Amino acid sequence: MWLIVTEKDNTARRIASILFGSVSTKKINGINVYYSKDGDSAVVGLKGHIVELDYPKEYNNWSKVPLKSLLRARLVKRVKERRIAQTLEKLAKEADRVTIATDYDREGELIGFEALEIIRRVNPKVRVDRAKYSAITPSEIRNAFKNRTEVNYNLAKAAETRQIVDLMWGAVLTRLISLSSGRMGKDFLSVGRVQSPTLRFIVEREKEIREFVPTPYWEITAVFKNSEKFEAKHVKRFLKKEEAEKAFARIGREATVRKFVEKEVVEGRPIPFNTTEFLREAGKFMPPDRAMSIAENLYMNGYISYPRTDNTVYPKSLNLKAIVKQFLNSEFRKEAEIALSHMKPSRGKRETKDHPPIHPVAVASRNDLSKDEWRIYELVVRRFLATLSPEAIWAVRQVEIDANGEVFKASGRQIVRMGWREVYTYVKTEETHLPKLEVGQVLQVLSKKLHEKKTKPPGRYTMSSIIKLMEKHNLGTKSTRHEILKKLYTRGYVRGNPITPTEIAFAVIDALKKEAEVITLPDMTAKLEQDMDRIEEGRLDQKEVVEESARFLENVLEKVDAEELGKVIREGIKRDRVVGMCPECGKELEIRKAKGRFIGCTGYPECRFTLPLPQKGRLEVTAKKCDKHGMSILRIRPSKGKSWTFCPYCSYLEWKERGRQDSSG
DNA sequence: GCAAGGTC
Repeated sequence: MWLIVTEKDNTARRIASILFGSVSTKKINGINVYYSKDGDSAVVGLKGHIVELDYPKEYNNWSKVPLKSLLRARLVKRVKERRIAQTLEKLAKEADRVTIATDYDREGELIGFEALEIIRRVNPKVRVDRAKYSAITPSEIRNAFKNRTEVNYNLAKAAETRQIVDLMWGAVLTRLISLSSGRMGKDFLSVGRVQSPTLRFIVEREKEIREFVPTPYWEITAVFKNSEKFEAKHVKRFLKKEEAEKAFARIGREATVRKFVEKEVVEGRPIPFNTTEFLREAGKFMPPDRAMSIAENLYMNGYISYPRTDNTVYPKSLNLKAIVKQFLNSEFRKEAEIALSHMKPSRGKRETKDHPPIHPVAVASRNDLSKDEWRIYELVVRRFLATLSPEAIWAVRQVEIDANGEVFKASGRQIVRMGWREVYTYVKTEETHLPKLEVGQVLQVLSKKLHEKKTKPPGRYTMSSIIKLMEKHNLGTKSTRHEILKKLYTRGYVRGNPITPTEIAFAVIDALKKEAEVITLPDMTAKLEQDMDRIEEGRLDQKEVVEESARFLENVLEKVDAEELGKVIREGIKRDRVVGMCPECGKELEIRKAKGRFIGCTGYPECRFTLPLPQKGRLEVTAKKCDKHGMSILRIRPSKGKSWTFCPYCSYLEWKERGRQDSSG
């Protein structure tokens, strides 16, 4: 029998139908196996990695195992998907040849190799080869199976090296900071090649915000009139008040139009969705991990294409027109017609061959889906149709005005043709009006204003912008970025959106920068990529790479002052509980626990000031401060329902006030 | 109970 192994069930089914024509499906151990009619060939799908690299059980006890022993420990591959492994073994016994047909990339090669190790245990002599395809289309698949090659063991080795390096660094440093700070059990503090640089970006942005000193500047605006009134802005940003005032004084009753331009500007369509772009747009109404799991669901139920892709160019093989036409019989009829009127796809910069950009594959109606599913589905449909629709056209007017030597500028834009904007309703079409003017025309100056402004600190990252930044620095993959971000939340490193780091995050990043800075930098990923390329080329050995990591970490462990490290982090943890200053003694107030939780003074027992807290729901200290007393605004996240925020001091005062009114009335 | 990477 000929056994074909793919990366997942879905591709197994599709490949079987392309290769065999008619397929008979059997369940073995609850796993789908797709047989040819004669029963001589079978395709089975894995579930990505079905084995997991880990330390042997003896290393499980964090407090008893010396960290140094993690450096050169023998690692084990533990089967994660028991049933798939058993099915594979059963099929392997009957097989005389095996074709590995997992995804054609580094991880795919390792996933295939893992399956092969299981197969060879029960059938060591089986003939093995590899089919490489970059799209599941009949021609591509037939071609790949006609021109089969060898399994690329070096490539699998490279991926395995990544696993070892990630595990070793992650385990050693995670345990180091957790142990030294006493954060054990479910409260442990983690470190990793991808999560730590991501966290560092967030922490560093927060530092910029905290250290930001606003500088004042002045702007001048004026209202001009010919037949209509309009506002224009002085071209200069004044850094000195006197200069602004001088310029302001010079502006008289009249001004002259110096330049006037009227033109049409074409605004291109948005590019096809890859995972990052999709998550960014969904981010306007949903967190990325939720958007991803819904997309996953829509994909599994056949509504949209595979949601994990880097590709922003539709492949030729995709019949765009056929897909659009389906939507003529849906509530997107109007949008489909707009797309059909043009049918020229936009394209992004990145083109890969593995999966097409995310697009709808079937028409759904509102009733088929939950509310959130529909929102994601609608986003994918509208985006898809927009990428094929006509460009938008704006009529733009620009004017430059001379007011006694002071130069003002204004612009206006009016939409001429909506084009894709009518389809993709997630961007607002905002028009600004500017009257038609002529060069040399004299305008009345109706009014003028001097504005005092202040420079603002940079904004915090949002879930979408940090995922974009991770992509830019090559941190994580399209499949893992949203999960790693979620990890930062569950570890208590960050809160809210825009993302605010906690004090623990500051402490952990500071500690890591001191002890093992490489793990907080994207360079580590870049270096690992280089090493993996050389392993694939056969120019570098896995052992060398692993040993290099081991030696580095060994050095870290030798020179680290665990007590000092623990102190720094514990102080950070403590700072996270501080909510403000005690109105009675001026010492710090912090969240404390006795019978229940409450806010108490660090001057206790001398100062007995306390504030009550709600006892239910998760409690967070936000980055916002109350205007009245400077106390931190707190957030309660109930297990059900919406979260709410409050100032603990204001609420207490209000509550007391109400009590007084009730008793007096 | 550690990471990151596949997939669900």
